[in-house]
Amino acid sequence: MHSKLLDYIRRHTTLPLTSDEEALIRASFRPKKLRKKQYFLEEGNVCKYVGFIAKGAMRQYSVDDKGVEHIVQLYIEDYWASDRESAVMLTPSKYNIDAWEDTELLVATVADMLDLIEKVPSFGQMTRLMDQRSFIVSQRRLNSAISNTAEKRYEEFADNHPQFIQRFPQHLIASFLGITKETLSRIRKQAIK
Amino acid sequence: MHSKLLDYIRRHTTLPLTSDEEALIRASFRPKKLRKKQYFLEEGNVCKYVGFIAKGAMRQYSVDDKGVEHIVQLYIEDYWASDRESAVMLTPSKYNIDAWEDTELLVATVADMLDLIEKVPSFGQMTRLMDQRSFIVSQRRLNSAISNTAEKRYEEFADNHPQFIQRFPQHLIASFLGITKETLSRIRKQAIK
DNA sequence: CAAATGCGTTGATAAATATCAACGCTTTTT
DNA sequence: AAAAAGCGTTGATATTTATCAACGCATTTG
Repeated sequence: MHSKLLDYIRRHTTLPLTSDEEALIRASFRPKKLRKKQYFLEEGNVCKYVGFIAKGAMRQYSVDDKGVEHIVQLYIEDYWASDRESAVMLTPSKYNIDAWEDTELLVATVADMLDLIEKVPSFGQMTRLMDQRSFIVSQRRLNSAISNTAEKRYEEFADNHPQFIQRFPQHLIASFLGITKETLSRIRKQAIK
Repeated sequence: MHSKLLDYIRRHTTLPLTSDEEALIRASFRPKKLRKKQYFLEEGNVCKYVGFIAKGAMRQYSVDDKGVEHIVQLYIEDYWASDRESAVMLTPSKYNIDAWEDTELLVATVADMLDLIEKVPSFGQMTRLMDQRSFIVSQRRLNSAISNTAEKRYEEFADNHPQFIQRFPQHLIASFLGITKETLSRIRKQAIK
């Protein structure tokens, strides 16, 4: 199961990965299975783990005062699940992360991640790349959220992330886009014409 | 003028900064003055520079088909101005960055930044911290954009960023929040009561 | 197998926000 | 000093989106 992670790392670095380094990485990541609906992180806890998704699908969301869930992230294979804000700032998380499908993870503690970044150059390079990409994706989404109508946001999302459209039910996609499931249903109806 | 940058770096790293390293940094950053409204980056160009703001205020925005500007970032002293998406992906930028006030920058090429990250550990640590923070800020904003009403978004922003409220006119703040200037004006009127 | 839950849809209505136009005031430009 | 541009506000109205309630169908659960 670790091989998926090692492949992923090799694909995201220009530096070589020695077998010593490989061993370090294997030692830091523990396989973990989550059944659908099980939590990886619960609101109020400090996020101490980072999970690489080898198989499955997860979601990160907040719950407002009215009990409504707001999806902030959707994850599938090759994504990293964690609340970076909580992990970096060591503050209680405002989010929940749970499995949407039965999921296989490789889990490391935040402390082990920092250690690997220091000791394994290719790992450091890979995480830097990830940080940059996450930021870019986040900026794009933000720009879309403040600039576009609900319809355009959905179109853009469907064009750029067809995998998510297939994998998650519409009401989660709607929440992810910041609109209600009814509105998304109507937008899709329009779009067909 | 470089001293502001060096101070900033020291404040954001746990590692020491040797005088050799200091020299490297000084050599990479060129002072540059921008008068109000001058461009740092124009839409369609690949972003080749990163600017540290020693004094002044800037903004990053896209312009939609109707010619409406959408503010994606506001910058003041100690902020880094650049379009990361364009700089990392080497794609033409969708954004403009210009000076809102007369501004003093320390400018490095993206290539020099990469070089410094490699050669100066504290610089690498600092940029990693910046990447993480940008992502966190961006995630928070996104969460606010999809979860909150315009009123709450404004409140939250005003509470967390009073400096921006004082420094930029209301119509820019409105655009930054993804609402029209008229709506923001009405929200503020309500809030006073 | 029956019951319960999850999902998407539709209709009626309400609420939030945008649009368009106009105005007064200040600051900048000529 | 006059003209122009920038800024915030207000009113009237249109558009977008949310809310609430109900339904049918499929899937999961006991």
